[in-house]
Amino acid sequence: MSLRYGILGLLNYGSMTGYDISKYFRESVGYFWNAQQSQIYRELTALEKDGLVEYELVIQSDKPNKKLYRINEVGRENLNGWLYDFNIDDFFITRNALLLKLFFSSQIPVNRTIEMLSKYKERCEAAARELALHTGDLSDYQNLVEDDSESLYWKMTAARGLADYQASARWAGECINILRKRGEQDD
Amino acid sequence: MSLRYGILGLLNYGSMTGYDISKYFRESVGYFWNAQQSQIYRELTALEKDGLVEYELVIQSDKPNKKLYRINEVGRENLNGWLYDFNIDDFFITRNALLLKLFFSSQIPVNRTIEMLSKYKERCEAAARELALHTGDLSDYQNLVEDDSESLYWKMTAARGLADYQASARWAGECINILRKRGEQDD
DNA sequence: TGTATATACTAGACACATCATATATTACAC
DNA sequence: GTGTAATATATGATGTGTCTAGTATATACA
Repeated sequence: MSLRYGILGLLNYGSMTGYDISKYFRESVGYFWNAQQSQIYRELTALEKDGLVEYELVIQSDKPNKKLYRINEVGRENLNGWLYDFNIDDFFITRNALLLKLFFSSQIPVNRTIEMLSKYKERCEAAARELALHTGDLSDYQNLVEDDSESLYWKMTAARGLADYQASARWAGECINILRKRGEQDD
Repeated sequence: MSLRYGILGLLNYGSMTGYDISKYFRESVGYFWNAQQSQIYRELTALEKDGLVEYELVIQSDKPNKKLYRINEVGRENLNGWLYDFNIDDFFITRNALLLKLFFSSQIPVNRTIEMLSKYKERCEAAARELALHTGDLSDYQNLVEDDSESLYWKMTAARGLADYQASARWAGECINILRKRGEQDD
């Protein structure tokens, strides 16, 4: 049910169309959540049916008409309930497709795995650079404490994303080194 | 389709029952993949129907009878194909329920978020301790290069899990500090 | 004139994941 | 003898995610 609350949370910041929400998921929260367009439109329909959001049809002449969704009181209460309750176990449900593949990779040539890890490392570094442009680390305490609430929480999540990408790149580098040494040994 | 290959990969190490596989998912690869019992039995049935695995019914007198599954040649080829092919994009599909919640947490009292992060931090530290018992870091190159293949790949994934838990705990600690300062400020 | 890109929404089919529950046996503690 | 944990599997219902493709308009660019 997380997608539902992701959408409600965004709508709580301001009214949006399905298209806006979809863009937001891709561009702004992509490093910790993702959703397909079709999923978002479907969930918006469900949210409206359940009475947590309302929409206004906006007639446009230069672009296709759109449905501008806004959260209502019921939706806000629902969102707050979800924010307030938490189950630690939910935070440890992980899926890492790379690790799953790597775990079984003794079956294939070392060079192929090196190739995979190298491409992964590059992408992590690129993602880290990208995120670093828009945020920093959390060491500038004073500044952060004085930030408005929303940007503070945003920065905390971004810092996590950044740390993640950096750690991933570092780890991939170590794995590559080990695999290269092993490759030499095998020659 | 990752679960399918996770199961095939495990069966490639040795024959197992659904129950064994389920335990394995919980205990050994839990830090990067998880699956429900019902999911595993269903997938085993599908794998057998698709001709990638076979099973032998083992009659037991001390415990309920069981189906001992083993991978066959077709299954092995399938597994190798999956291992060999990779799509980097797949490795960047992430879902982090904690970050999603934190992102919107400006709506609820700071103390509640501190509570959530503290519990998260504790669990990360416990998980890190647990993983560290069974593995180490990747700095002991010489030893690693001489390891047999399977344990090397296993150690690389474990090192990633460990680094992840440690980084998560560190990050949670920083967030807690910032939120505490902000809490004081608000008094 | 053609092509690509951005905006904006809809819908069906299918694949995959999860939940809840059911069945059955043995071992062991209280 | 009653309860509980471990072993072992099965399945219906529901929830969530992905794929595909269709509809429509405007702008930019070559």
